[in-house]
Amino acid sequence: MMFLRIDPQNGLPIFEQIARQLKFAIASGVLPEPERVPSIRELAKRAAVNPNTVARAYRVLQAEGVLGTMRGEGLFVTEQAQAYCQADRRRLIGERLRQTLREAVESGLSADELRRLLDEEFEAAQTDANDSAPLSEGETA
Amino acid sequence: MMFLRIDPQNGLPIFEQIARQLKFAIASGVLPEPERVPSIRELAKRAAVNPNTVARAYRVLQAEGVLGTMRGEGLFVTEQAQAYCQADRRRLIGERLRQTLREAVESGLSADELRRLLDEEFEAAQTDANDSAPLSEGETA
DNA sequence: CACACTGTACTATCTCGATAGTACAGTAAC
DNA sequence: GTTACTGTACTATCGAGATAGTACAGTGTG
Repeated sequence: MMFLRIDPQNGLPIFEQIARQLKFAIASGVLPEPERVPSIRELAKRAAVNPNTVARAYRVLQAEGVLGTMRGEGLFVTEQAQAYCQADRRRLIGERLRQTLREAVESGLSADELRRLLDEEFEAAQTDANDSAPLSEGETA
Repeated sequence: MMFLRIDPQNGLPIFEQIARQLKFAIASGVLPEPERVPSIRELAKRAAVNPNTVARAYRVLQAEGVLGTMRGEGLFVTEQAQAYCQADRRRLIGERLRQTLREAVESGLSADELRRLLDEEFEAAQTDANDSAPLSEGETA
């Protein structure tokens, strides 16, 4: 459990992709509350990424109160984490959708064509996700 | 005519935002075929961006065959430009939609909640665009 | 001719994200 | 105590995007 899909040319910095996906996992309940999170070096190895990059992502999550630390032991998911992550997920995904749709509309595509594209990609995304979901089978809240 | 909406922290590099939006404008017919395109220095001033950045965007568009050059005179929209830009617009917007929807689905949001978000933002984007469209009133093809 | 505009081609500098490598402090298990 | 893990904190380097500034070649107009 706990897979990350890192795309170096995604626009988003890698450390942010890590932070986002971790929050999404927590929101979905894939990482329950008292659980320890993969160690920096461990996750860095699995994601084929520099440990400093993972450390930075974890630092961000600490600042948000999603992760807590116990010196020498590791990082763990805090008590309020899930509620916060669910709200944040809605916000982050919403922002992204807005930005994308705004560009689509402003590009001058006709409403028809945009709607057609949207339906195509929506279905594709739904079926794709079942084949290769990065967060095992997380239920939504 | 010919407004650009540059967002420095959009993930996308500025020169790419310029190239995209120019192609969208050409696709929509806002920049007809034989027309000269704003000069590098002129567009740089209006977009509050470095001339080198605009030059790079134009270089990209030349490489794609969208713009042609006449030494000393300026850059102009080529003959095949509109057809190409329409196809490219569909491709670019499609890719972006796919990427966004994929992330949304993988984030673990329920289908219901995603659909709700989608409808909200879709409507918002439609109405927003009428207030402040960057490409004057371009008709779609 | 000179002047003002075009694109084009440089060099230098800055920021930011990412990488590599090292070092140190705390905890747990043996 | 030793060993093997944890997080944390550095320094140094690289690359990409952006900026600033300069220079040069071609065109059109006065």
